[in-house]
Amino acid sequence: MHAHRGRVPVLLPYPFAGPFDYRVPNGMELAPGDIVQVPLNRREVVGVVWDGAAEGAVGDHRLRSISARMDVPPMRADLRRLIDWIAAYTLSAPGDVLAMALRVNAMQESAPKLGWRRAEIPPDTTLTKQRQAVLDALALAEPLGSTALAEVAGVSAGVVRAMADAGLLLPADLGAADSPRPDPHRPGPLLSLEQSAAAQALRESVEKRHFDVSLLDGVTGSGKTEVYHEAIAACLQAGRQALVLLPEIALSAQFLARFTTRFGAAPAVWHSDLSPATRRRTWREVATGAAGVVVGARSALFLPFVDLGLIVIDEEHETAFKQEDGVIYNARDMAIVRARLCHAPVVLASATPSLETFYNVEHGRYRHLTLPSRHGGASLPDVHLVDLRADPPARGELLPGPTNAAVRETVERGEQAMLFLNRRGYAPLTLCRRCGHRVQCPNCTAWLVEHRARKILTCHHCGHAEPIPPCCPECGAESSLTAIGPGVERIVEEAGRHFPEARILPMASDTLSGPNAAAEAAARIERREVDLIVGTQIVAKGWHFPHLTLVGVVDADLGLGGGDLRAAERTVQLLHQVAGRAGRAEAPGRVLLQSFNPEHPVMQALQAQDLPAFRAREAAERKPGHWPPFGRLAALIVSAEREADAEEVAQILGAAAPHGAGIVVLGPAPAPLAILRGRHRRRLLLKVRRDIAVQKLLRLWLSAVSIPSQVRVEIDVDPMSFL
DNA sequence: AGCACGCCGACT
DNA sequence: GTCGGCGTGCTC
Repeated sequence: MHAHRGRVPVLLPYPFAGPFDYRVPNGMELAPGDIVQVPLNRREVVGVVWDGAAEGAVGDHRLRSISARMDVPPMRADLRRLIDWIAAYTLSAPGDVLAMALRVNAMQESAPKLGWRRAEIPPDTTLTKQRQAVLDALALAEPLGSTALAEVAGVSAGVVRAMADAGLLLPADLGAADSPRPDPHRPGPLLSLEQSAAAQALRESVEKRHFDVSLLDGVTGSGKTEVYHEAIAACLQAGRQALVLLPEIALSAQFLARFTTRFGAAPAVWHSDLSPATRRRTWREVATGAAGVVVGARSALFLPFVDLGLIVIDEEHETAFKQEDGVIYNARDMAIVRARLCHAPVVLASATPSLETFYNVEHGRYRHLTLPSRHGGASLPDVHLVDLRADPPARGELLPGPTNAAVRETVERGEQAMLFLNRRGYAPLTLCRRCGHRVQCPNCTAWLVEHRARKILTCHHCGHAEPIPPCCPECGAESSLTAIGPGVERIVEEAGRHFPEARILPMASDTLSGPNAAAEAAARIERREVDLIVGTQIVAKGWHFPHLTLVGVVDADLGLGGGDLRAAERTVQLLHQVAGRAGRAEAPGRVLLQSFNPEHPVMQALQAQDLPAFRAREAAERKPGHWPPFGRLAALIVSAEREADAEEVAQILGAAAPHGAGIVVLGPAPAPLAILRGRHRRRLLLKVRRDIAVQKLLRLWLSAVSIPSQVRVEIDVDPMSFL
């Protein structure tokens, strides 16, 4: 079977061009996919026996022997093929892709972990809502570890600890017992006619057990989750596993609650900051098939499913699916590849699908399932444009009269309001009134953003932070530094002045650290302990707050500057999503978009809630120049510590650029973020007709240029960010 | 990615 | 006279 007897290729999780050959010791039986320990230089590392014959590039005398075959489930063929596929598509080293699949430190055994179960509760005990939530969570799944319990119940870890101290919880061995399985036979909720039709179509796809892609295109609040729950039920009934990918794991709290209500047990959760013990346990449960459903962020794509029968990609259009460092890949697109390799159907769910996905619908590659109306009789919100030229806010403020009045009315009616500004911190720019100095990041081409609550200036690109200086660092003038431009903290401050009686909850990714904090915030909103939510991106996505009836967008124009290819599309998606938080139950919703340019097609599309018209317009603009989705893009980012080094390599690459019919190379040009983390950056952009594969061109191009070690060239196939 | 080797500045 | 900085190069 092997071309060279006793020799196998082993892929190692390092940036080598391909697998290394190793000698198989006498008596050791190995097959592709086996996880092995091998010597590399003077250490022992973990690798995976790869497919095909050993290459034989290294002579027998230099060959080293495999140390051991590890006692863990082997990596299956579909995952090995996915790794090869991603490496080839992104032009990454296969070992770097493998590293993502092995990052789960599943190789060591873990000590038995302690969890909690319910104790006898004395009959006269009064329980707080939080404590009741903990007991309710255990009623669904018992025992649970402290973190999992807090997460499922949507309470802080302190609540669990206090309950244990009070004897309301008893320790229980989590041991090797598998988590309870979701029950696909529980009856689901009553679905609308539209929902039932879509659910039926998805059930049939799952039962056919082959690859296809369905776009579940439903307006905000139309009940897409309930529909794909039915697909998950069908998948579990068929004895296969399901994967749900979410763009941000902060969204998992509400997903978990709804899933647990539907299926009687929580899904396995996967993201990058699980504890090592939870990681190993979940990895093992996925690899043994004990876990039926996994909900996770991008990296869940690399889990060792035994029999994956369905992949759901929720909020399909989200750019958060794109990994921007290390191996640069789009988890949405790679999930579709994995589904094809597993003969499983895919559901892409979104209220604002991407142009890429619509392109595939129009070319018959994806099926289009639509949910055109809101669930449970709720109607879509009314969208009003607030012309900031006609209704300017008071000097130094950001909220004009109409917005203030609307917030006041809403809160006085006992309903909830939300103000949205997609900019973290207090102000994006700090300027000296005396000398005009602007406080800049020492490592990046970017202004430092003031975070007044934390009393720091910080760079949103590299994380650099410094205390707010008492005087101008340039001219030394005292108290001359002024905060310029809007940030979400400033809205919180302003709203506090205007509505002193309102209970205000700020929600931003830096104030809500992790899914627990997000879950707690969501729980407070649901319990109506909050009147006004002030937030960034994080409030836009997927939440279901039944009492929220007003959404105000402070700066609707914000995303339109910069001339990014997808600026208009992204703005429409983001603002439509935020708008969709309003009026999801009986009370009708209202949305105010504050804009200096209400005539802009983006604002008009949002007001009319006519997404098809917007997409048609956007497509007409992109098509003639072969911009995506009508063509393909790949970006080369050249970076070096010395500007001259970056410039030189960029020039050489520019001179060696491929040419031909349907091929255009733009650049080299300094990147908009000309310096990032202390490295000077140049960009080149390769744009080709859709029928031309970009990888072959890139390989040819790069092989013609030798790149010195101090210069790095990153390749971003299908770029989403142009910084 | 590690982890060596390798060639130039401040220390017991 | 050595310890140690991190530049470059190799690992089947």
